[in-house]
Amino acid sequence: MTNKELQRQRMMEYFINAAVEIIDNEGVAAVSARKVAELAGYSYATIYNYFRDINHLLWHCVPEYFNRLTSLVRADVLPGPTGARKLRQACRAYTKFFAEHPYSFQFMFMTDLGDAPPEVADALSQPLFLNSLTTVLTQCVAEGTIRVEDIPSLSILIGFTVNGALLFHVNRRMDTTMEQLLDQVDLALDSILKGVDRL
Amino acid sequence: MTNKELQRQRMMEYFINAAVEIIDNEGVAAVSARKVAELAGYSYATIYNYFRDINHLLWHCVPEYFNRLTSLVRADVLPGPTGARKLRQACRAYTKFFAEHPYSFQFMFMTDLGDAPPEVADALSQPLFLNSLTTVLTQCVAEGTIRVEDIPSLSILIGFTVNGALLFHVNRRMDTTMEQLLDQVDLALDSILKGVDRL
DNA sequence: TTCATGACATTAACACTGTTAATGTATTTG
DNA sequence: CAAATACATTAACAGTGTTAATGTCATGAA
Repeated sequence: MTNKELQRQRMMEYFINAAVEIIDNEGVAAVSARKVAELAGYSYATIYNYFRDINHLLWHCVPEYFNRLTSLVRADVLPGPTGARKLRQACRAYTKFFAEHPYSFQFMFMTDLGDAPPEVADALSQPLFLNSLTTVLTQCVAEGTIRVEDIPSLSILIGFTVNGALLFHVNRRMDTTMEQLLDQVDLALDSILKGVDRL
Repeated sequence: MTNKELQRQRMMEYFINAAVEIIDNEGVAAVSARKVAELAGYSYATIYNYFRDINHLLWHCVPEYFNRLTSLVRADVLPGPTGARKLRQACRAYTKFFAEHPYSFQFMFMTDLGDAPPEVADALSQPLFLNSLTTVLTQCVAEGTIRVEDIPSLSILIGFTVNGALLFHVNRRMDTTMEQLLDQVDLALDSILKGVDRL
């Protein structure tokens, strides 16, 4: 019955949206079955009719944050300048976004959610953090600022670097303001781009 | 009374060692006041005579892992080869260590422990992950493979990169075996060293 | 030496957590 | 209309961090 499926989908979304709201405002540590259920307007046990457990629900929240990320890059970066400047701006936008929304970073990358359930793993193209980067990098290739064969290693290197920086910043293992963080990412990007032909 | 202080120090270590044992074997998520206290041979409430809360106790576990790290680098890297090879080996050892002890990485870098209490923050020289790196990098300077003015940016870049890679690997946000992870770190290091004078 | 004060270990309790079993209530099917 | 199924809810269990109250012991002073 396709009607059943639609209703089921809707119910799941009520819980997912509630969980996302809590993650946004209080962080993933504040997500509890009771709180999610109350926000969604149902009893806590109802969640278990739609999700195996809380981690299963949380995994279903990931695509929402993934979508926010891609739309951010699309809006802020693609209409911007060209070449290395665009790459720098993309990294800056990415870094700034997560520095301003540490709960989002904490949830997406610092939370142990166990293995991804197949229906989520399928929806999320595997490398997860690389997609936005390769989008910008292929643009750079089209403009001749980098070579196409450098895309894989560059995207990995930049992805690791930016998210590594955010890890230490968000986690307060490094005592930096947001400005200092952005500067450090810029500096790291300088070192990286020095190795590529000519910026 | 210095005797009191000694006894107090000892009590704290009993709890710290118990917590470390749990972190090693089951991960930081499995640490609970009851379990720590039982392992230490005391009641759970006794912990609160020595630590503000569980995070306070956990912060006091960090130096132990920090020491393991420095002794690892000292043992594996310093007596090794020279120059860029040594740098590569240091990163490899660091990466391999955490890939083999994901609970340690999870605890040190992926766990939100709030702000560090002053007595721990003082003991841990600030940047935390940079120390081992700068040790190796200054050696590289002595051997003429890199310039001294490149140390700050290089150590930051390499630190971000390696820990970023580990973040995605440990967190299963990237589907890699340990060999693939080590290869990716090697690849990233290649790109980085391409930008520095001549390896 | 005796007594009182303090330090500190423990038990009991509170409000929370994830999860499951049992119960109740609709809605759909025969 | 009756039976069966789906599903939302309540109750309960074992666990959590944390605090207050209680008990116990050792150290100081008179």
